[in-house]
Amino acid sequence: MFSTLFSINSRRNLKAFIRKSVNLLENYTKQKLINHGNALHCHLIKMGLSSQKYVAVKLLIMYLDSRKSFEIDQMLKEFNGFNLVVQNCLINANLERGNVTDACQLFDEMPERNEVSWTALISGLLKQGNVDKAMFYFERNPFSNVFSWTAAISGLVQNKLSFQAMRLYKDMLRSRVLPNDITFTSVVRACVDLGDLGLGRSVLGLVVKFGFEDNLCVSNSMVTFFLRLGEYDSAKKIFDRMEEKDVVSWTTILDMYFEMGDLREARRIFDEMPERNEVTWSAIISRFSQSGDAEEAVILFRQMIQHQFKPNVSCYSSVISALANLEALEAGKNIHAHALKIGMEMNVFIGSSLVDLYCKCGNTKDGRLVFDSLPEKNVVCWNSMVSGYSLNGQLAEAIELFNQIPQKNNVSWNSLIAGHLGNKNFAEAFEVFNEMILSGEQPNKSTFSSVLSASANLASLEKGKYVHAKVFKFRFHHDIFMGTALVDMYAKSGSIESSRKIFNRMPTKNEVVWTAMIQGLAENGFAEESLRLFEQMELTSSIPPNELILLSVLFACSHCGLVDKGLHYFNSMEKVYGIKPNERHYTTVVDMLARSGRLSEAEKFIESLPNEPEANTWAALLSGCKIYGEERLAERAAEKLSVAAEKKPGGYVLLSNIYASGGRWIDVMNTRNLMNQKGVKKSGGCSWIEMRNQVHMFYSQVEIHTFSKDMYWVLQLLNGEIQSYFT
DNA sequence: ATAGGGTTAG
Repeated sequence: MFSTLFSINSRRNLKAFIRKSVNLLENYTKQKLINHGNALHCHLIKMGLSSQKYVAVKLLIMYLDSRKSFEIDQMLKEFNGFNLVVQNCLINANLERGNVTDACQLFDEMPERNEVSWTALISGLLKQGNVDKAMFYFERNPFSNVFSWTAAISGLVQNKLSFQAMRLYKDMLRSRVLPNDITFTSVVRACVDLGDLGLGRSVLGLVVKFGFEDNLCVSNSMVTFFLRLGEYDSAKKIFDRMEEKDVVSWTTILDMYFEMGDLREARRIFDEMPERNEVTWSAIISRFSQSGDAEEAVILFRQMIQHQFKPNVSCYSSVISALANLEALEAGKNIHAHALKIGMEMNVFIGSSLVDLYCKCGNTKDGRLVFDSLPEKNVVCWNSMVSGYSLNGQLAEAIELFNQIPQKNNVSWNSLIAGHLGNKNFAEAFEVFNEMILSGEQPNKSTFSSVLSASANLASLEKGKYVHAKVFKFRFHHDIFMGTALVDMYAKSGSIESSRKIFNRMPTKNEVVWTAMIQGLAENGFAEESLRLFEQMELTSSIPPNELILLSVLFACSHCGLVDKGLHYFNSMEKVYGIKPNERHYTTVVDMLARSGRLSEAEKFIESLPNEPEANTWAALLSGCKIYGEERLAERAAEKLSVAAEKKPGGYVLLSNIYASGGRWIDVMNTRNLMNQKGVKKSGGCSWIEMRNQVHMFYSQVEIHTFSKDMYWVLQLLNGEIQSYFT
């Protein structure tokens, strides 16, 4: 099997043979093909090459890795000529397997040590995350060369100790050791992690001074530096000036356009770049998945496979995440099977996205199965499972799991808050938010958008104001999303002046803010102002009106009796704005006509509709008939309403309310009975007040409040007093 | 000894 290697007839061929053997041994070690390795070993012995230094070291590593103690002993006996190298090699092998104590003991017992021994030990310890021991040896290292300094600096950066890394870098310069290209790439990465623009610029100065500006790796890391600090122009400048560009440079610049939100330019670069590798594919797939285009991410994944690239861990996790967002369970299971096949299902990244996949598809049981099978869970795994339970309404499970998270982060809290929000437990969402603040966790924009939505739903001005103060305190008040959430919250809590103030102060306004403000005004009875704002939006911005804005406009017209104006807007919806009206628009138009007494017009309008209208539409007509005493039309509308009611559970409620307002109590009872028979659940009426920072809830028909008995007793007392006052 | 890509909340 090594026949191609046997034509050794010159010194040059011998060297090539040794190199090839070393490569083969490395591969056999990696793939655990010990039999192949053994065979090669035999051949090497026959050729008298088994004690050649490089070959012997690789053989030793292979036997160490497969724990063949007999062979190890045999080899160690042979190694008298280069003991030091073997010792270094043993130390390395121990460190790679995490045997820190053995490695250190071996090192301490060595009769002599060279530069490599020290550097190997220090960098190995840092790779194992044992910073203290590494620094202990670093301080005692008698050799002061670039390698050990660089090993220490890059090791610290890998352990996220960038500040210490920079301190070491300064010490290095002070002790007059010249940094090399690898030193600079590590140092630049430290600057990225520290987010210090000035520091990075000063490093760049030295890069130029020492003549490394044309080095590929150093330039690539500088591009990354400027990109991560948001200095896109500088990043682009360095990239454009680079004479030599490789896949890494192109992938970095590709990522920059995604970061800037310029998807088209990113796509153009991807299509036109001279070379791609699996990282490039991985980057574009994840970016498309993150920016909400899951379909494109999946298509790209398929293309990647077609181009014969082997997907790596990142790719798998990105594509699973994309499939989770598409709720594509079958395709996801397929990928799960692939991951199992190549033994990657235990990876935290893949595992987390698998948990997410099963939960997003409504299968929390399988999600939990994957979760439980993960041997090393990080906070993301926990968060995925918590939000998975939240998503499926299993809040008890979500809370229980949340409490078990060993090290929570703000996403953990956000997941639970969002869980309460999604299940309409607005007060609980608030409580969790308070706990979060008390625990010292930093809330972010997601936290606030959830909590502001919770206070909008509670319509609690007090709570809303409290959150607003926190938004201010954590300096998010200039953010457009926060502004929008605040405008909406104040509008829903009835403080339209505050909405107006925030809206007016926003320097840039997007579609959502305009929608929130126009809607807020319309729903709070400021119909004219709402219409004025709509007209202002049309004049001063390039934002096209959307469904919701037009609904608000119709609503406003209806409430200030501007029927013809409303009809005008309704008729322009499809023609001018290209928006197809939906059921709610129809209902608002009927409501508008009915309120102003144009009842026959309303009936004709309903007849002209493409589909049978929703129950609400008939209810709007019916209430108009009541105001204007149109008995016969009312009868027809009521009949239609009761037909429509059968289709939708909400219809019965509407019907019973209409009967109730007309005093037709027998019909009310009949409707209620019908609802019970059909098992229609009516969400109970609920009301609440806030007292001393506590919300007290009251439900119709059920006495849930702890003190309801006492309260009814007091009410009775008061009633008695009032009556005695009048008699 | 080094540069580019990854999972969760909204």
